[in-house]
Amino acid sequence: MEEQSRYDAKLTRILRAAAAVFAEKGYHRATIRDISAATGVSLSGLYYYVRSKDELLYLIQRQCFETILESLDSELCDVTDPERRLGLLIGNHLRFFASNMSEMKVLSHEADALSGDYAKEITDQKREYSATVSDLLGALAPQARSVDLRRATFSLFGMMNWIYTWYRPDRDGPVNVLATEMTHLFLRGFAPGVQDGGSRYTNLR
Amino acid sequence: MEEQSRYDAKLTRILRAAAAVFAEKGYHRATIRDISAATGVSLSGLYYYVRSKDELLYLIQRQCFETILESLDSELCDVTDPERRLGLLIGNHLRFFASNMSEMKVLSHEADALSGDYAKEITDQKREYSATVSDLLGALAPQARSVDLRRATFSLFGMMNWIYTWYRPDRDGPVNVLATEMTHLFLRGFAPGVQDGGSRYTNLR
DNA sequence: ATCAGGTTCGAACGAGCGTCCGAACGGCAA
DNA sequence: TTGCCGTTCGGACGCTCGTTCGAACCTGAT
Repeated sequence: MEEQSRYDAKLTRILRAAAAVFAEKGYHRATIRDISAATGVSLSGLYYYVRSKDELLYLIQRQCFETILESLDSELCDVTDPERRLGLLIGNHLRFFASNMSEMKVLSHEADALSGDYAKEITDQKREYSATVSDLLGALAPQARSVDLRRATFSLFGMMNWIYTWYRPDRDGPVNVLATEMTHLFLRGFAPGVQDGGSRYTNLR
Repeated sequence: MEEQSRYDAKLTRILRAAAAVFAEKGYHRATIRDISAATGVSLSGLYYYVRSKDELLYLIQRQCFETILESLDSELCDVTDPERRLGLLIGNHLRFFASNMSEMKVLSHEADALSGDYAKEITDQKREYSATVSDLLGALAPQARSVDLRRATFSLFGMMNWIYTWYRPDRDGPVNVLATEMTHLFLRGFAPGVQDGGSRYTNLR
């Protein structure tokens, strides 16, 4: 069990509410007063938990990345087949995205909002994640040049991250279906006539 | 030839500089004073050409959409094969994107920044563009359900629009190569072992 | 030279922002 | 009860923002 002090619990609550506010209004248009209203904590009371508005954004993005990378490791560690690994990665990314829409929208959309040491740290995590995907695609296509891998890697990230602009589970179907379809799209293409003769990958954990 | 008055020319110049500023700092963090500095026009002088900061963003996005939709029509009008049509659409989108990075980054990234009538008009153009893509994919896969088409449509937009976060021609190759690779990725998938037996589509105009 | 009208600008206004400070609160050990 | 310390908050400060206003400028026609 995670032991969490009263302090940690309230900080977590603040971060969640702040993510929702940032997601709705955008980081720069959102105000500390908005977050104060959303949490019920007074304006100056927030500064007991957080040094600045920047740190608030940093903590949201940091925890987001930590969780998703940790979850990814635990999914991939005992799978070797490259297609299965890609399927699991896409599933992991999209499931986490859909379960934490606000946080992931903030992570995707406010990437440039941070600066200084905060930005450096988040950028490093992003580079690590990108390298993981690139390596995975490299295992899938050993003859591909690195520039091809780069283009494919970010095409995949584009497909996945863009969902914050359009995806709503009630209208667009459950996440696992989305993950399956996106994996199929990325691996086999938008091939309508071709029925799948048994897929070698799964997005489910 | 386009006849352009002194007034129109200066407005165009302002819009271009404003797009660059918005692209670099983000709409809400950018200030009218930044745009004043970038154009050399005084702070209050800008208001002779533009009613408000909102209108500035609106004019940038509007002209962007108009150009891209007009250019698309002229490319697709005499082509019927669905795969060729998709190739041309992707090529048109990416070429325009790369040639007008600032404007297209603003269009992609600041979609929620507008409100009221401005937002409504831009949203309508966006819906029209999405419907075009969705119809095109429907022609490519007549048996697909509308929810599948929607997922595929926005997956494609995600791939294309995300490039503002990573693509640089000097490092990642010319746009036409990017367009070819993305079209192939979308239609056939990341199929490394399979050599292409003569593609039926082209991204070139 | 004079005038009119399109264009430009310096200076200011009111509002809203992130942040800080000092006092007050509350529960627990002595 | 007293005193301490982690926690909370009202109120304010200094700054920057978008926008406005009236005067000055420039140019071409009379």
